[in-house]
Amino acid sequence: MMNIISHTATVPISALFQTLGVAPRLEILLAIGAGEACVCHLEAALGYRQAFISQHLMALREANLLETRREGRFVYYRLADRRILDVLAQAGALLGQAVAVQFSPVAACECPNCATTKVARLCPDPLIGEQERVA
Amino acid sequence: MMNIISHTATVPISALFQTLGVAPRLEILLAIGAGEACVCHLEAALGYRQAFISQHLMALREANLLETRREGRFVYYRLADRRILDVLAQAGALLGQAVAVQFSPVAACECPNCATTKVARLCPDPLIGEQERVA
DNA sequence: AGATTATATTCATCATGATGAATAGATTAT
DNA sequence: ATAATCTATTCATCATGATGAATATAATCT
Repeated sequence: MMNIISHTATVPISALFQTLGVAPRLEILLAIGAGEACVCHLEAALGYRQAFISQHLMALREANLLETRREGRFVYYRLADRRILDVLAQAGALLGQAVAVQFSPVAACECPNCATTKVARLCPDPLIGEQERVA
Repeated sequence: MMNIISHTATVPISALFQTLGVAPRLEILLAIGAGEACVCHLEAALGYRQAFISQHLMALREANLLETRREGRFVYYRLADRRILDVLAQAGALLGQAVAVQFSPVAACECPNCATTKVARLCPDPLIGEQERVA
């Protein structure tokens, strides 16, 4: 008997969830947010090793969640589809947990993206005003 | 430096995704949908072994996604929060995949829930008209 | 009480995948 | 060309958890 809730229909969705089932990957997605981030930026912002970040970026890319753009030595990652943020927000809401999405320049990162916006660091708490979105 | 995107904030969300990263569990959640289902129903509807179903039900329960109600020999499972269906729907939408939620009586299931609605089986394809929700 | 049915749990196995370490590749600067 | 920097990949290890098999518990029925 055929069922609309087929196994094959749920497999790709479960695969997506499986990819999202690793905390550092969520941190990466949220750190990228609506913007763009290079590996070195994520490294500085999240405090993980370079290879560690790269490995998870690869996993997210293979899940078609990220796209890349190379600019010189830097590789910039951005969300392939921002609706992934809605998925995260909804999951967070279910747990009564707000999910903050943001891109914030990091002092330790020397990439052009951070360099141009680095003035913001002069503020006492630069993160406060920059929160783009809470769901 | 403190970051709004903290590791501890993403851990519970990733744990939720990890729980959802198994296809049969999604099948179970969708089979329950807005209704209620006993193990024997899921067994018949999805075609898995009893212990298999039970094990995944336990995982979903430990993730606080399901609640139970006992009625005689039968234990009925229902969603603890229907917003989980929105999470599934959004994930499905991201993949261009419609997610159908439904509870349909199954001939092979003798539980009261199925017995009372079993008349519907007389239709050539009882599943068609019963699709409750597509997102 | 014993039998039957529905569900839960335990245990062992096995595959998967996350992580760390080391290294390779790619690009720019000197 | 060499060095320096940024990123990717490979390899080995290890822990986790999904599954199957078997059994235990719970409730009802005769």
